[in-house]
Amino acid sequence: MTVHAHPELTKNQSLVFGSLSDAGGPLTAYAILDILRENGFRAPLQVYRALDKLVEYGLVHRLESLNAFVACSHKGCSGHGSAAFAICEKCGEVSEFTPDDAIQLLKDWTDGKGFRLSRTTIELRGICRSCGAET
Amino acid sequence: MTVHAHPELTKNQSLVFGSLSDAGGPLTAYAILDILRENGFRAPLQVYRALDKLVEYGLVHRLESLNAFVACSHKGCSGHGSAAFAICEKCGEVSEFTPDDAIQLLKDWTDGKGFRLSRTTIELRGICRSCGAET
DNA sequence: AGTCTAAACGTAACACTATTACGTCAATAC
DNA sequence: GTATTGACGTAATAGTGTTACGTTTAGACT
Repeated sequence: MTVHAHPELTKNQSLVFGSLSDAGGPLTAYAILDILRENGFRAPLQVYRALDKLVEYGLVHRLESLNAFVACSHKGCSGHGSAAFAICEKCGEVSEFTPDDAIQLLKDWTDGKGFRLSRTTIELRGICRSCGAET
Repeated sequence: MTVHAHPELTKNQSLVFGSLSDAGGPLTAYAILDILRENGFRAPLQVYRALDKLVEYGLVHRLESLNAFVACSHKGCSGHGSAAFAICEKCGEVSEFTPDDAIQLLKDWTDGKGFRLSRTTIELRGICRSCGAET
């Protein structure tokens, strides 16, 4: 498996991040656990602890509507605007993008309400181009 | 409990919708189940089936990031643009709003990708005005 | 009425997702 | 060298959601 080393990552964090990067798409915590059993993982908490840190570092995103996690699509990630996700309900493909303009409009609303925004979740469900093109 | 009758709702659906309306905020499916035990509810599926229909009717929204459900804030609901939610992480208050402009920008992106959008999830986490004002 | 069908319902068992609790280990700071 | 901190290992448990199977109810149609 590719290791995707990161200077600041511990061994477990690297393994979890590597499994997500290799998957090229979202995985549930338990799917990651199964993948990493051959690397000595035994319990969900090992995965969740690593995921907590990776999400904190911005290397991994959580997809709330799937209860799954995905590696950030920005190669040298670390520090960019909030992300949004288009999730194909047919093939499961997930496209990450960064709709700064839309997020600014949302922030305008929260500012007007005196709501201090800390995190945005934007997930779009639908059918991707290639699935929609099928007969 | 208020009954919030709705011509098209079955008894179970009315009970579930009533519990959510009375709560004035989000409830998990199991919280609803506990509330409705005194009305004869015995199993989670009774709640989930009713919720499925209520969400389909647009009377109830699912909050993905809370694994919870909330009654739509539009009194005579039924048929309006996609909703967004601002969730206070301190007091739990949820404000629903309808950011048509932001959603249009997201739709512009999906249209450009040939992604046929069917459902949007927008959930904003942060601290509401009254909680942020506290010492 | 009688019967057919579709939707909703009741119940039990199970599967999936996430956390709590408790103890250990290694690195660093004083 | 011991105190603190953060990561780790393991087990048990809590919380969320679904599958499977059978029954009931309400209309539609002879």
